Amino acid sequence: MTHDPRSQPHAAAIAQLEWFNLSTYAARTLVALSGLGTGTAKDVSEVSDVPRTRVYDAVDELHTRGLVDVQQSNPQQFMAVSSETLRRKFDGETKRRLSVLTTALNNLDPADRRVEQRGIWTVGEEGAIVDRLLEFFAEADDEIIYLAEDEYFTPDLIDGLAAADDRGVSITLGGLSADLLEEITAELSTVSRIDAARPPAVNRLLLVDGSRTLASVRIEEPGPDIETAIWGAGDTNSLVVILKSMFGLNGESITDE
Amino acid sequence: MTHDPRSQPHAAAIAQLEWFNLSTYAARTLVALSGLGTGTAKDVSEVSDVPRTRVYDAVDELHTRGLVDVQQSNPQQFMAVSSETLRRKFDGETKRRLSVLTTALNNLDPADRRVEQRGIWTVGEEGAIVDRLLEFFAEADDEIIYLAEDEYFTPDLIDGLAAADDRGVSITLGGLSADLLEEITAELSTVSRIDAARPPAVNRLLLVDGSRTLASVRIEEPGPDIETAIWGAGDTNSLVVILKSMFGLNGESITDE
DNA sequence: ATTGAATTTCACCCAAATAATCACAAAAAG
DNA sequence: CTTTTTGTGATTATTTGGGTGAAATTCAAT
Repeated sequence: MTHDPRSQPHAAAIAQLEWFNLSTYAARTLVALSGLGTGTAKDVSEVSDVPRTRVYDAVDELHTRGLVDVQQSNPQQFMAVSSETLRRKFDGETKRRLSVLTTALNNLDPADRRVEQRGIWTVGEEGAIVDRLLEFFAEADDEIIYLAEDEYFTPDLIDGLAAADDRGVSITLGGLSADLLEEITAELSTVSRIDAARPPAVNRLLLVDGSRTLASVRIEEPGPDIETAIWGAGDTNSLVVILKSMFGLNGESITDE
Repeated sequence: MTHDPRSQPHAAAIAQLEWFNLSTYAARTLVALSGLGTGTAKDVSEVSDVPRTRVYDAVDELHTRGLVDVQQSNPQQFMAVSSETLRRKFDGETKRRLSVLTTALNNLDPADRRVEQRGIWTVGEEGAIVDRLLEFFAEADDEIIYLAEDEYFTPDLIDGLAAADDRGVSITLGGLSADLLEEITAELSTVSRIDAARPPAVNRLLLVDGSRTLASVRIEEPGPDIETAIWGAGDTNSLVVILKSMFGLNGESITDE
């Protein structure tokens, strides 16, 4: 029981290394060497379940990426770099690739992402919903109305609200606890409270400048709940019109005509 | 010639996206959408060379990763997130994975990487050589002797030397131009000059505390030159002994016995 | 309603990559 | 000198993912 290849740290580390485009053999070999400090192909094979004859290929891959050193003896010994060095290496490569990516994209991205269509868009991942919310916050000119329960007021969102508040945008919140509202009010210059009836099934409800809106719900997928959102922009956008009426903001203008 | 799919920015962006574990279809689709701003499967297919019937798979992959929004109409429209959002997303994911990786590795890395063997190790990649040099710099207690031409005195190395200098390690340099030596001397408290004969084929030569050493050479591989290095540690390490004599540091103790 | 075109989904094929196994030469150990 | 261990290469199997085409659905227009 000196080394159990299938323990949590092992599996986690291997998964991450594979994400960084190492072959599974290379990933397992590197993890094994990290645990051993130093070892021969045989040693590595025993604790990593990598066929012994393939350890050499794996080490070669790692060697050319600068992740292991090799001792040219017989049998040859292998040694992994320190975890700090490993981190610096991957971090550096990621940074480089990210900057290449963004400059490349900007060099062909003259398309304006201004959206004033009558479409209704869906957002996939949970993080993407927050991103979209933040973009809407950042674009707000006049007013932001945001209804959600406490757990959906994450710090980054509150920061976004504060930034809008600084620009003179009026902030109206609802659906949250009195405690949290008070806490947020302390940071912003002017916050109004709204008691609009938010449909219970809806998590988040946003309306910006009366022309952009987003609503999210929890879907009971196979597996754990997934939050998905729809959004729309434009004065004539049907989703905008509907959600506006939900907010009770233009009940008059609707029932009026 | 409105859109040439095989231009430089395209290829660069696609390569990076694939590195972040997007399928080539997904990568090409995302780039196409970044250029289009908004588009249908047909539009994407035309500018990206992705089979039209496969755009849906690609978009699905991107949607679940929060990289495109989908308009549920017919034909459905797709829209990529902004390049800034994209960057933030990848950056965040990488950071998360890196921290998981390092904690996982540290949780199973009780092996001391103390190396006092009589092995001679080779280092693969050029960046790894600098890493190893910096580690040796950081471990130095008494003295560092480093011989190399000017181009091998990169800023990070000079920083490492300065850090050692602050700890009271005596620094001895050689093989560099008088100008550069003066420049470096200005930053460090005490720097000695050494005129040891460095074999012309060797471009770096390091000796730390008389017990750890590294030498690098340029190998004319198929393709451009590659710098490879060997290093050894320990008083009895054969490489250490040999390089010591090259430095002319212990000619006595060798010829003595 | 009915037809025809376009859109979307689905299922399948095929090739490249890679995991896995084996066979054999070279070297070390006894 | 024999036996075991180590390194290299070839070979096979499996998986992944790119590529293609056939159904099904939807939309638009008779």
